[in-house]
Parts: sequence; C-alpha cells; structure tokens
Amino acid sequence: MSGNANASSDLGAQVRSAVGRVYRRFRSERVDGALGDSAVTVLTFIHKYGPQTLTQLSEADRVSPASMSQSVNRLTSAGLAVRGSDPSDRRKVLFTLTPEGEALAAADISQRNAWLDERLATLTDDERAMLAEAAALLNRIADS
Amino acid sequence: MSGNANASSDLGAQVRSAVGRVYRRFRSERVDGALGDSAVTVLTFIHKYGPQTLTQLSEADRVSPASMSQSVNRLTSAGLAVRGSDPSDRRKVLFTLTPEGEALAAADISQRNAWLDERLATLTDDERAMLAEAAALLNRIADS
DNA sequence: TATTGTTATACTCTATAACTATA
DNA sequence: TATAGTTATAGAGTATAACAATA
Repeated sequence: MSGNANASSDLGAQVRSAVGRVYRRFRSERVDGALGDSAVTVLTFIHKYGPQTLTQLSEADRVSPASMSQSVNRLTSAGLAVRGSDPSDRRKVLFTLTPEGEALAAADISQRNAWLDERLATLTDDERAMLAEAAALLNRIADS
Repeated sequence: MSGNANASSDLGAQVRSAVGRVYRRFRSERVDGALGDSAVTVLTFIHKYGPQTLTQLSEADRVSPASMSQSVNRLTSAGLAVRGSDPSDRRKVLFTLTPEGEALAAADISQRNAWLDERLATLTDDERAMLAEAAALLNRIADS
C-alpha cells in the first residue's frame, strides 16, 4: 500500500471530496425562505453577464435545456426575471432580471458567502493566495 | 471600482464559483442508470468508515435526519445497504453495505473520477501539489 | 425529558420524450 | 433539416412537522 500508482486518483478523490463537502456546506447555509440552488446560480449568472438565452444558461450550468426552461419558469413566476425577444433571431428568448431579481440575488449571495468569508478571514495571506490560485485552476478544469 | 475593501468577499465568490462549477461538472458526468448524488455520497462514506448510524450519516452530509432516512431507504430498497442493530443502544440503526453496494460504489466512484483524473494528468507537479493543499484546506473549512 | 429514527407531505431540481416555432 | 425553446411526466433529493421507540 506504499506505492503511488494511483497518485492521480488519490488526488482526484481528495478534490472530489473537498468540492462535495464545501458545496453541501454552502447549501446547508441557505436560510429559511431563501432561493434554491438553481435559482441563485441563474440569477447570479445573468446579474454578472447580462441577458442570456436559454441555451446559454443551460450550457453554463451543464443541465438540459428542458431543465433550465423549468428553472427560469420558476424565476419568471416569482417575478424575478422576464422573457424578452432577440430581434435578430425570433427563436431565441432573452432572460433579463427584474429589479426584484437583482436585489434578491445580491442579498442571497452575500448571505451565503457570509460563513465562508468568516473562515477566509482566519487564514494567512499565503493560504488565501493559494486558494485563489486553486479556484482559478478548478474553474479552468470545470470548463475543459 | 479599483479598491480592495471587499478582497475577502471576492475570494469567497471565486471559491464559491469554482466549487459550484466543479460540483455541477461532476454531476453532469453521471452516466445513464448510475446512482444519484446522495446515494454515492452515502455509499462512499460507509465504504470508507464502516457501518454508520442515521445520525452520523445525516451530520456527515449536513442534511436533516429525515432526509437521510429517505436516502438510506432508497439504498436498502435497491439492496445496496441493510439495517442492523446496535446492541448497546437499541434506538440506533447501523447501516452496512451489501456486497452489491460495495461493488457499485467502487464502480461509480471510479467512473465519476475518470474525467477529473484526465485533467489532473495534464497539470504540472507544482499545480497538483497546490491542489492537494487547497483540497485539505477546503475540507478543513467545510468542517469548521 | 432527551435522543434516535421514521413517515407524511410538499417543494426544488433534474432528465427524457414529444412537441411547436423559426432559421 | 437543424436549431431554440416549451410542456408533460417521472424520479432523486431535501425540508418541516408529527410521530414512535428507547434511553
């Protein structure tokens, strides 16, 4: 058991475990009555990158177009987003946030980030720098 | 917009984004007919740490005992786990994997890790070492 | 009384299949 | 024909509330 033939798999398992544990911890920090995971992710994405088509949203979250259609349906039903037309291609639907959607997204995001910010504040500068590098690397991996 | 008053929140947002993106990517790598997220997590945990009570499992995943009860119900219905008694405390239920559960857990885990291992293989030694440190740090954060 | 676990019920999120509308 | 999007239906996962059994 002292060999390292599975060194890569071991690292993979470590990363998978860490990502899963932090993700579930994030999820458990959701407060009563707050938005669900998909809703927050979609609101955040539109907030950051502007109006998006259904296909853009479904690819960003790696879910099926049908799943995303239902997620945005919940958002529009709640008055957080609206459907708009793309003049250049009438098949497309551009989803835009309402003022309520923008406000709720910002509030929920900062609430969910609260516990993480507390932990990050206790780290050393070196640890924070390392984590920033790791986050960039993980984002690159997720996109590849 | 050039200040760094929110440096901590920025790092938090980066980490949150990276974790969410990798997690969703993991989820999307699930193959047809494979186990769901909760099932894999529970099977992996029991496989790694041995028979567990419901409370232990629910705390490990940070879900309610009621949610975990239903998750393990799906596992026992599928013949992947069995309920056992704790002689020292008859309120407790010890969940143990069947041979089928052990085999399926191992197979599904390696399948889900496949794409990550491919990416990790393209990294430099320094990057892998950094990622291992980051994973340890994230696990520590998730537990705190 | 407190702890451990379960069931009932409802919501979010996701998927596949079948469909409409536009390019 | 191909692409963009929707709806119908089903299943996994989660939560709260109410409950039973044991400590």
